[in-house]
Amino acid sequence: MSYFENVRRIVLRIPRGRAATYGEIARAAGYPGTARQVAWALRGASAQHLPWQRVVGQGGRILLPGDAGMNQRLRLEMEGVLFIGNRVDMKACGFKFPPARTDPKSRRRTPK
DNA sequence: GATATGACGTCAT
DNA sequence: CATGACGCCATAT
Repeated sequence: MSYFENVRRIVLRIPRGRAATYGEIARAAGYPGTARQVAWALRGASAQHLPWQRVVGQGGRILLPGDAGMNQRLRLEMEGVLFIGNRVDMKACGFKFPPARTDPKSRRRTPK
C-alpha cells in the first residue's frame, strides 16, 4: 500500500460541496505532518478521478497558482462551496473527517 | 546515498 | 495582511 493510495482514499471521501485542507488529509490518511506530500500526490489527480478541487490550504486558501487556481475555484463554486473573499468558507463547508475508531465494535468492513 | 523539488504549515518579523 | 525562514517528507534524478 503506497502513500499515494492512502491519500487517495481519504480525498475520495470528501463529500460534494465540502472541502478539506492538505494537513487534515495528511492526518486522516495516517501521515500527520505530510501536507506537502498530499499536494504532491494530487499532481495528475484530474487524471485519477480524484476530486482534487476539494483540497485547499489552511484557512480555505486556494494554493494552486494561476489558471489552475481559478479553475479550482470555479469547480468548487459549481458544487456549492461558499467563498468568503478569496478563501473557502471552511466554517460552513469544511469537511470534518470521522475520528479514527479503535473501538472493535464499530469497526466495519475488511475486519481482517 | 546525496540533492533537489514542492498545490504545506507554523511562527516570527 | 505580506514576507521570510524553517521544519516537514515522499519522489525524482
